[in-house]
Amino acid sequence: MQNDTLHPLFLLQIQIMTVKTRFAPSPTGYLHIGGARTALYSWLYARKKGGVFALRVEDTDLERSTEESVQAILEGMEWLGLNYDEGPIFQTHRFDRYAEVIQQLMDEGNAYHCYCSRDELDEMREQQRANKQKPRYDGRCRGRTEVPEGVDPVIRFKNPLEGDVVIKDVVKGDIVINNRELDDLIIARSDGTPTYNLTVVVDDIDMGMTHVIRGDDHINNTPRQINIMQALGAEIPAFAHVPMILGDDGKRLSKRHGAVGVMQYRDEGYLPEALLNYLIRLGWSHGDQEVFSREEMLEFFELEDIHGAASAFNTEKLNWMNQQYLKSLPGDVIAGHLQWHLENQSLDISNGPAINDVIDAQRDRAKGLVDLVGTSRYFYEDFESYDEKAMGKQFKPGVDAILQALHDKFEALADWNPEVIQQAINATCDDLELKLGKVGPPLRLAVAGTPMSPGLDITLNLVGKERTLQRLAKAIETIKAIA
RNA sequence: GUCCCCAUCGUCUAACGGUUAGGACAUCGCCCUUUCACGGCGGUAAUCGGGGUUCGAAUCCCCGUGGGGACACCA
Repeated sequence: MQNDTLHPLFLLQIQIMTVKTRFAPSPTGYLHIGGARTALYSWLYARKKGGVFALRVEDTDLERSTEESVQAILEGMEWLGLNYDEGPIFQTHRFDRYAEVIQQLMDEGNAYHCYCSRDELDEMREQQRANKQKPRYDGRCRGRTEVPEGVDPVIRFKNPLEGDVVIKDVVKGDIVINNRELDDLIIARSDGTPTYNLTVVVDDIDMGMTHVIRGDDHINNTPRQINIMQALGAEIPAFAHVPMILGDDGKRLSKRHGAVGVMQYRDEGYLPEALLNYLIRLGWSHGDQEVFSREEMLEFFELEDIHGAASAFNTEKLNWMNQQYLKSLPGDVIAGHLQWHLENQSLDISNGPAINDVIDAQRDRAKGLVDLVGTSRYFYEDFESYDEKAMGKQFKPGVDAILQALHDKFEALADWNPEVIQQAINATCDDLELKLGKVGPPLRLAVAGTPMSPGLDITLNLVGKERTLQRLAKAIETIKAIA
């Protein structure tokens, strides 16, 4: 935009105009990953501009909309931390208003009743397809004067017949569509309920949306909506059509690709911070930067930098991102996200080390939150059996003497902390004239039950002196039983 | 079929019309190491094809090809 060609008053208006965006899902399923990304982009843009972000539930399809879906969407938004200033607004609560606008369009000659039967329409489309044309309503009821008996008509918008509609899209650039490609779309069903393209327009106008950010599967609807907006004499908002997210295989994302619902990512152990970072970076970039704090997202995000092409979802990179956040997030934040998983996996942490200490010990090696809980059990609970493979390797005759030496050394300790534990282990090695490589692995297996754990000093410290001694005793017995 | 969108390593992407086409994930190799990890160093790997425009094209234009989307009394 060339500022020097604009009227000063208009420039003033731009500065005053508050940005307003919305996320407008239809409650016919969970909040999926693509929706989450457009929600994120809308949220970011509003927040960055000090504007308003609204949540609008597009539930005009009474058949397919469900209360469970509404709850799932709200839950997903909350988990991701995408808070909204307005809403949730339900379109089903605004039917009076839609009826008013439909009537206005009728009164002003911009809409008309259509009495065509479904069979008639099907036949028309079939013929058009046969003629290699795009199926579209031919406007046969536009000039109708006869009113058939016993037919509840739909109402159609009188779309302009000539000329171009230009979408000034922030992501894709200008998109020009000729009105001849469009047809007179239905704005009210025969039962009087309004349809999507009408309700979106009315709401976006009434709510004062300045930026419509949505999936690019809506590009085809946009020129129709612009025409309706123009018929109503409304300002046209800016549009940003965000590309789709594809599955790992480059095909359209679906259930067969695994997780599509946002809450499923929580269940699988992802941090919302990581998912958000992964999503912002999928189809948007700021130079070479990969990891963005919330502040950086707000500082750097621009709609213009959204990539125009669809992108494939890559779980491995998400895993990496999850690890980055696992390593760097404050312990309290991770502990907060961990609560759900502790309950879900029934791990009682009341009788063991502070969870933050366990997080610090495990955060570098955990794959995710599910894994973190799973591999931290031995800090809180005694285990029934040892890792089989490791046991065959470590619990050999004679090893019981090593463990016994360790046991005695530990037992004599007055203090119990990583330093003295490490000293005791080193001293035992010296006494037995063994390398740490001979002593460490069996000790680890005896205390943790698995060959994988943080450093021995850290691990034993967290397990506690009491439990360490008990577990050593048990391991010694186990080895003797084998021999 | 018609219309619309899109096109750089396997994947996500960077690159005022001038770079040895950069980074990240993954992958491969080496190092670190008491395990598992983390980490460090290095390697392999891309401008879909063909025409233009230009001194010079990944970049601009056209034509193909490929992928995606839309064509409902769904949203």
